[in-house]
Amino acid sequence: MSRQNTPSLVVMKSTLSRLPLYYGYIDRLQAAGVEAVSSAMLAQHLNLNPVLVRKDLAQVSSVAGHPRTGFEVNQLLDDIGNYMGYNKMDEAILVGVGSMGRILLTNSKFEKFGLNIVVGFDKDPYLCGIQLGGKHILPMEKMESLVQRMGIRIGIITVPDDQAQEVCDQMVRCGIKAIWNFAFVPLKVPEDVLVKNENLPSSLAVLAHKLAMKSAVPSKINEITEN
Amino acid sequence: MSRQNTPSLVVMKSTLSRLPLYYGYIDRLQAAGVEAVSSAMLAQHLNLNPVLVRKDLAQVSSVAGHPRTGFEVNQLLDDIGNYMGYNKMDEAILVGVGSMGRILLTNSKFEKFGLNIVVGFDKDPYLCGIQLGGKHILPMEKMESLVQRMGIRIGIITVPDDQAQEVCDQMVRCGIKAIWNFAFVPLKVPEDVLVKNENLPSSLAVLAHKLAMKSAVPSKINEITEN
DNA sequence: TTTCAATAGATAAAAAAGTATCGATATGTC
DNA sequence: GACATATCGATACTTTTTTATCTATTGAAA
Repeated sequence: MSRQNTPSLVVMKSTLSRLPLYYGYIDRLQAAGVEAVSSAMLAQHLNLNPVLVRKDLAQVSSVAGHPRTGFEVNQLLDDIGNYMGYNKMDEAILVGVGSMGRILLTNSKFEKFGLNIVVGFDKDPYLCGIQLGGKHILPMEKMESLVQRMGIRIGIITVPDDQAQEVCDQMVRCGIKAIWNFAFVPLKVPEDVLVKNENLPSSLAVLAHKLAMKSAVPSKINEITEN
Repeated sequence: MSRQNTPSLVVMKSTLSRLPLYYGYIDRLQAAGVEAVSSAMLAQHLNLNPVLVRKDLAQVSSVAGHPRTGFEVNQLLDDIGNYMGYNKMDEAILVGVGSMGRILLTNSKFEKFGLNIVVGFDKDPYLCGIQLGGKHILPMEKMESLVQRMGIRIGIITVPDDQAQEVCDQMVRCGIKAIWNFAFVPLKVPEDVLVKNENLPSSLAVLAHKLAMKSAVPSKINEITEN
């Protein structure tokens, strides 16, 4: 019974954050020549509940999984990729070519996940003109024209905390509609602009606290699966 | 009516990930000389629901907030800090002194959040012996004795993806009980070891997808507040 | 060919997280 | 000194997310 599933447009946020995990893992399976994968296997390797995995996959898979064998690796990888838009690149600019900025600029992994950081900006004149990871570094003044000319909608902020809001404002003025914020300050933006904060202290908090609890009350609190 | 609240031992994971945000913001208020803060103000600046903030604070605050004025900044900062253990440092080791590893080693911000990365390890002999951010870089062989001698329980993995599991295993053998994993691979660990995965593609996924939805269906999807 | 076990998918239940509402209370204002 | 109001804390409610259970199906093995 080959269901012709139409992937649902609306999907849980939590599902969304797991899809890249599936994608990454299945991609490695494909590279290893594996042809089929079951939700049970995915669940086991990613420390998730199998039912949860099935529900997630049901949302994005165009084809029903086969009892006894699971999902076809190539197909599933395509489906997730399509759903997430990993085939058509989102273009982004990055501001703040410090250590974090450099990581993002030079790590080609993000291209696999549909993000193409086309250029970096920095206020330091010594950085401007050079290239990193094949990407030009430009002075801040060039941001507006470039963003508008290329119709870029995603901005990445990797400047020090105390400059983040200023850069954010500038991005908004240029027409950026989604901001990935690596500074540890909340950003004030207009209604129609999205912000995603990347937040190491929050992550750390969960880990450290669970560890403390574990020492206090020996129980089976174990894997921390969310993001 | 000054309630003598005993902060609850068990707290929502989501609360836990917000506490550092409150802490960071309130810390800046304190530095600015502000003496009181209301949950409404916190909520507004951090893009959260005021009731949610109140509930979070009620869990950790030792003193009831005052109607009309809110919470006393110094007290609240202490309470959150105490609850999170930001006064007594957790010691950690880091393996993989690449770009990400260097950021963590040299960024003193983490000390404010109770994490003291005492030393870095790398298999590259040219890195061993140098210091970064005042922390020594040592060869992998020294890990076990150091971890055991200092009783360190937290390990940070910042090696390339394909070496992460190996490093993880090594950490587990040394007695590490909590792992903060910056590699984009799931780690296989024994029951009693915690893992927290840091996961940029997952974060990105949420942002990119919301942006895509926004273009498709103009609605008021806006701030993304979780982590 | 028959049986069996692993798997998917659907539905229901539970748990976690977030939101709305309401009475109480302290603080500033008149 | 009385009053209006911003704020808290508690309770109840809603939504989101996760987990459990059940049935059908299919490939593999006896």
